[in-house]
Amino acid sequence: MSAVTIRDVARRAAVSVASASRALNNHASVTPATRQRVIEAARALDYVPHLGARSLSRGRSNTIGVVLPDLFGEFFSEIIRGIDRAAHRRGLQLLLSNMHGSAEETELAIRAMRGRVDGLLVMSPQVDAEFLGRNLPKGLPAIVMNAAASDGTHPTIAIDNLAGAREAVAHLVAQGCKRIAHVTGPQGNADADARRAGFRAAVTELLGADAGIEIEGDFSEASGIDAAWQIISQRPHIDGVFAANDMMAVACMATLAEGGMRAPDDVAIIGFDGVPIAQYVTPALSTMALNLAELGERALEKLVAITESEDAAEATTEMLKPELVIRASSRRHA
Amino acid sequence: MSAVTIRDVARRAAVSVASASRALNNHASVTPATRQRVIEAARALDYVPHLGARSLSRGRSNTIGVVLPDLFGEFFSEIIRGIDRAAHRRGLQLLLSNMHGSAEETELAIRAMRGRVDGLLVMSPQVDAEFLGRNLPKGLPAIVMNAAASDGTHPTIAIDNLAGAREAVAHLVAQGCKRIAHVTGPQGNADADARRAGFRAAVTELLGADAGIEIEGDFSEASGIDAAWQIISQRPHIDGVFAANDMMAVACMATLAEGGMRAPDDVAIIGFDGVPIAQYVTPALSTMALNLAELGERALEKLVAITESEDAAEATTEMLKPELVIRASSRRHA
DNA sequence: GCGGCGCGTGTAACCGTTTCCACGAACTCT
DNA sequence: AGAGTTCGTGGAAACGGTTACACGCGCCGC
Repeated sequence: MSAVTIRDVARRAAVSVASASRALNNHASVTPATRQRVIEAARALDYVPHLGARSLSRGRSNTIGVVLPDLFGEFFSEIIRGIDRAAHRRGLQLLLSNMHGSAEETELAIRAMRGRVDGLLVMSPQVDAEFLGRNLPKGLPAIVMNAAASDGTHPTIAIDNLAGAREAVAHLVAQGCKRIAHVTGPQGNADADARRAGFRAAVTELLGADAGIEIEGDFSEASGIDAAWQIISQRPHIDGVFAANDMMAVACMATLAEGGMRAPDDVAIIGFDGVPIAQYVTPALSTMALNLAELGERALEKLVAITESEDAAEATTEMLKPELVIRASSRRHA
Repeated sequence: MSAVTIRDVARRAAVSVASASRALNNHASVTPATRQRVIEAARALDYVPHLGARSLSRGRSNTIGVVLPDLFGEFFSEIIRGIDRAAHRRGLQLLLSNMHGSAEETELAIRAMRGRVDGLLVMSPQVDAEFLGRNLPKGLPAIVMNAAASDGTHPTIAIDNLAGAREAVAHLVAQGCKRIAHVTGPQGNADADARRAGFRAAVTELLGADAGIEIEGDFSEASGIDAAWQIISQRPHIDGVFAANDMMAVACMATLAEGGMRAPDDVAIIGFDGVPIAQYVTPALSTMALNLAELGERALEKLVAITESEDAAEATTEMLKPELVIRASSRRHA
């Protein structure tokens, strides 16, 4: 067994546990000689401090909890990477939890964090902020990432889907598109809804309300294919497609080509998310790129900020703006 | 503030903390009446147990630590997903840590787990098992994933890179390739080295030693591009490429096409890893697919097994075999 | 030469749980 | 009816650290 405690170290160094603790944490006021003895004893016994005990007594764990809806694909790995980068910089550990879809699980996951973490990063496209307010152990600072809407009780950091969608449409219009289809994400998904709203607003403003049509999708490859066939059958012809994510855009573009509509000349196509694969399809896919690592990084920084200064806990909302990346799929030669 | 402890609950229910604890953990022998009172008190106060304290007292945290070399891309997100799936099934939490490359950091990461986790999953392509044996707090069960080699002190689960590489080469040869390039991973990385060794062995065996050339890469997109230009300039012409991972394969393939070498007719290409993006590039990329989620899942199961039965701690080695997935990039029409 | 101060150290309380053990009351069994 | 068992409960000791406080000591300044 392990079980070499600070008490063992203290005994071997012939000091009290208090002094041992002080020496190891290079606290003020321990004689160099004492410190030396303690450190040697610790090394000799191969002492590793028990961090659970430490955080109990210090009242702080140097760990932050991360609750994500799913752990699938690059979307989440990028976010985690960003969080980790910032956490590592500050010497924090990450306790990861996956609410497997259901709200019940989310509640469980959040409660399971109590007493293990100093703060929480929660991402919940399908759970509203009110729910969190009800379930967060009081006194646990939390940042809500990309929630449906802030209810003003928790700081939030989100993707500016609305602005992104508008920019995507504006780009298509600038390329000369007159009749634009939007392949939507699933209804009820916060990101999808915001992108749809942005699409509507931009089309109405730039081309007039009847220049845009919406085709229901659900972010999946399959729904991108379905959408393509619907687009092909539209009259008058569609000359621009804005898909709510890259996955659908890629599948849609491939299927449109099969049906004789080639990007970018017959139809200009743009996606959303900026997944790496977008640049390897032919033609390379234009997209509204999200810097998800940055999202994670900023979320963690914000969390640290509110844990450190009690006062700055107002529920501000920060927005991460997608960046327009123009590639071949929407670049008109004319 | 938070700070509603079990003591508060006990006071409100007019029982001792001992009884409160028993009631909440539905332990044996508490009167239904008492239990009821305690539970009501807990709900009224919105009590959430402090898991840090619990694990200190129970000597068990229901958490397992995961130490990974990097958190980049789908490779790791898949592993984490597998680990999470198994952990979730068993009601375990995940403490994630990233050794940012250096051995020093690895040591730190591992020590930082002491007293917070019941077991460790360590993946360390650049660190050998001996290192782990030295740094693991004693008594902490651990599984080594994909290490350079087992020193027999810790159970291991690894990818069968050697067999995978041989199969990839054999496939290229079967497609008629006579002169094959291997874009390698970084030297010193265990996976990369094993794949290189497999390449050499297979080429020598099937075509003769001088039919293969090696081009240094480092698993990155950029190095895939560099490799492509080198391949283009090779004389006699290369007609088969085995890249040590999919990322390089994809980038390499795209660049080769720019340089006039098209897959699969001019050059057959196969990657390694089986990342999802491989099937969406054009032409779709053949690959030696790894079921990384399964790797993670099995690693966790194995860890649980050894934590539960002290005796079964012999250092067995399990291998995960890559699966050949043939797609357009290496399928010769002839 | 004596009071006060600063410094290093030790004692003990504490963090929030769980759990061992003792204790009384209410049973059952002769 | 008295002795032996349950059975529910409470007190208190863990778990492994940190830290407030007290204490003894040598030093300084008057």
